[in-house]
Amino acid sequence: MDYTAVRRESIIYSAIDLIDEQGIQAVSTREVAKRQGISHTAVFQYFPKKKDLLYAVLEHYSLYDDDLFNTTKLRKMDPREAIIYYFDSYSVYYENYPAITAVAQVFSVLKNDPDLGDKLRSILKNREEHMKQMIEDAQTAGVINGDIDCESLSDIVISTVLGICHKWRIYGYKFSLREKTIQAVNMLLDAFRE
Amino acid sequence: MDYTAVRRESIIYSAIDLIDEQGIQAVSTREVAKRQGISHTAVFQYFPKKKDLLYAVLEHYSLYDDDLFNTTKLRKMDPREAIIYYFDSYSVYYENYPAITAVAQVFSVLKNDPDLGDKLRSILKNREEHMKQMIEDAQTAGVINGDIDCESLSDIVISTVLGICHKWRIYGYKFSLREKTIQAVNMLLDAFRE
Amino acid sequence: MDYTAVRRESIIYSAIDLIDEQGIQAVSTREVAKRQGISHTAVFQYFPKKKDLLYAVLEHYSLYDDDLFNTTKLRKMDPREAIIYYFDSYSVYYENYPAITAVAQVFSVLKNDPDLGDKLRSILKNREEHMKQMIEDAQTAGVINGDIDCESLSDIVISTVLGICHKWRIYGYKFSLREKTIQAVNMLLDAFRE
Amino acid sequence: MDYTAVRRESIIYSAIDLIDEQGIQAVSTREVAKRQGISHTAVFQYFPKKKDLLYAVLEHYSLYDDDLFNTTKLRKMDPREAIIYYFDSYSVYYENYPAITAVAQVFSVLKNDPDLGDKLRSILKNREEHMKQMIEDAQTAGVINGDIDCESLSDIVISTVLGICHKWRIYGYKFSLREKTIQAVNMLLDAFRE
DNA sequence: GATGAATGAGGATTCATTCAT
DNA sequence: TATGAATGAATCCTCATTCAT
Repeated sequence: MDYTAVRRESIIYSAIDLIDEQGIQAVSTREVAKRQGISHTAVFQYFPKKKDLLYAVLEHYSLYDDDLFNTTKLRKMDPREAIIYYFDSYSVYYENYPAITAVAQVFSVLKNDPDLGDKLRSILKNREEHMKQMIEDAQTAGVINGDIDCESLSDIVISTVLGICHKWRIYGYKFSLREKTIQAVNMLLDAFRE
Repeated sequence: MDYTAVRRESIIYSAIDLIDEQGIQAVSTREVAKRQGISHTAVFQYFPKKKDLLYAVLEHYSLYDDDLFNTTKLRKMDPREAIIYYFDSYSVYYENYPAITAVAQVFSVLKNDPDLGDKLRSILKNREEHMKQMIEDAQTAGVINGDIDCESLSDIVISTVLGICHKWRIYGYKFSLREKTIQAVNMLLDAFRE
Repeated sequence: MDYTAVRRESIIYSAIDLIDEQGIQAVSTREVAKRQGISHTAVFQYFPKKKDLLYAVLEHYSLYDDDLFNTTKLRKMDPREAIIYYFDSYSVYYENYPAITAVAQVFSVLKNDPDLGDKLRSILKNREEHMKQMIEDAQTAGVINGDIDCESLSDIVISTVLGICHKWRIYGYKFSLREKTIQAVNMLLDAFRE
Repeated sequence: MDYTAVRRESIIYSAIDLIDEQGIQAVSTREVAKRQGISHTAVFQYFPKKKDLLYAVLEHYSLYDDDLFNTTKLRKMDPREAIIYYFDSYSVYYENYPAITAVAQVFSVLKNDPDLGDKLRSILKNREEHMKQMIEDAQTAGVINGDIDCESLSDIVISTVLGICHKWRIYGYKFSLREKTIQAVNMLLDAFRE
């Protein structure tokens, strides 16, 4: 990765850290630049518009979405294992990089911009598709009750996992996100099994 | 209600509408004033600081929280009925006043302010307490599995309902919030029953 | 004195207190009204323009100037006694009402307004005339060196007394204004005697 | 001196000119910028807070204080000559740059700010120390009466010189500040000599 | 005589963005 | 490629003042 690409990514990290620590409204080119130790106009060399930076943050946020889902496919995991693997991977990632979880909370602000809003809706749609497919696979395999509406269950699981993540942030990372997430997902999978 | 109180409340509604339509970052004294047809400095007569307006918005948002919960107590509803009643009431309220649901999405921005953050956390805490108590009652009454950790289930239910509400907004209120909410809550109550 | 006059004077006192405590820039109709326990628009009933209030403050500040000087004349005091009496009277007045001394420090701000500036210059001029005449009397009586330029000495005495008053304020009224003033004036009278 | 430093200093001069012409309350970023021919936001590039600009004005005002005093020490002037030299230097400086004398009159406004108040008090304290030491030296050398309280005499001299400067401003610079100052100081030194 | 509503001017400050270097 | 200067729009907020009641 060349210098430019490295700096670009580094700026994205600074932006995410800022969102994490002080919220979206604290993300200004000046503040980002200060953290990078560069002049605030230099940021525009990498992101001509501020929106471009925010777009890049969203892309970074969803970086592993497809890979993770495909891994469960490629490794031919059994459906329940796949679901657990999926959330476990995310939990581990988040525990190692808690700041990234702040991005999810900022959707409501970004969604008002046409471009960012589109990007954002596509991320959510994509995740929902993954989830629905994993649930359908589990239903086909008979480990989840086939009568259940898969979209409803998908909503429940995704909302629950997101809700736990929010709580984790609110309480200052004082519990194990991974444990609590897996416990909740297992609770749900048990409750909705055949 | 005297003129001042009416205007005050009217400003709060304008602020909420703005949050709904364009997001928190669009809530400026000027924009609020424009909607009220008054000069932007007049807003300060009712809310000396912008923060006061936002605080009032949060109070407005949680206006019925305690009443609703207490109603279920006073009417001595059976526990499952109480839970359904609770969410049904909210769904009806939200369907009649969709803009108010935007407030929930604004937490991530307001939480960085000390005063607003406190208010906000107290709202969330209060709702969680209500939910936990309703679940405990249901467990005592034997309509929810007593082995279930009531906080975990509370997290699941609250997250799910909030998630549905988010989705409702994202998809432009194209489905019935009330139906989907009640369906999901019933799904969960069925899944976690004794 | 009727109600209106009483209130008027009371407002002047509040204005002076404000100048004393927080400086001229803190004198706003709102702040004055708050101290009076009246609505901020009521102030305009007594002082149609803010400038009128400030003018009244200046008048209040120089209220006793002529009386005091004339007293020394009427009582036919001897010249040195007259000078001491003059400053002693002021010192006692100031010690009993320290806030009033703040007005002197605010001249630099008020002098930029045409009307207030005129009032202010006339106050200073008047005091200087008094001082010069008292010195001349003392020179005629042979208790001050007749060769001394009476305006120069007047400048010295007035400046010194004002300077002591400033210092008194800066150091939080920790020394006796009266003692220090009289001591300094005596020092000067001794030094410049025949 | 680079562009930035030049502009910075130039802004300070504009601020002082404004204080001189219209008083402290006329010093706004907009007015300063107008005089500089730049946009009012550009001022913040040089002084992030308005307070920083005012602080710089105070520093500018006291720029030569120490140098001047030290010069009298280094040149081993005799004590009376030193005092005259000290005030003569200031008088010449002020006559060449009358606007700077406006700063002295602004103390009453700035003193209410914690930071500026501290700076300001330190300037006054420093000048008083210089004066006292010069008087003590003169007493040791026997050119001022040793029985005189040096602080009292210092107050008298400083107040007198300041008072003359005020008068000079009020009367539109119509007399020679230098002459009048030196005359008054000589008068005092003569009156209080051994 | 007093109040409460409203206003317009102005003030400090932040920010994204542009441009010349 | 990076910097520093500059800008204009927007933000919150204060203030003196007016007017209808």
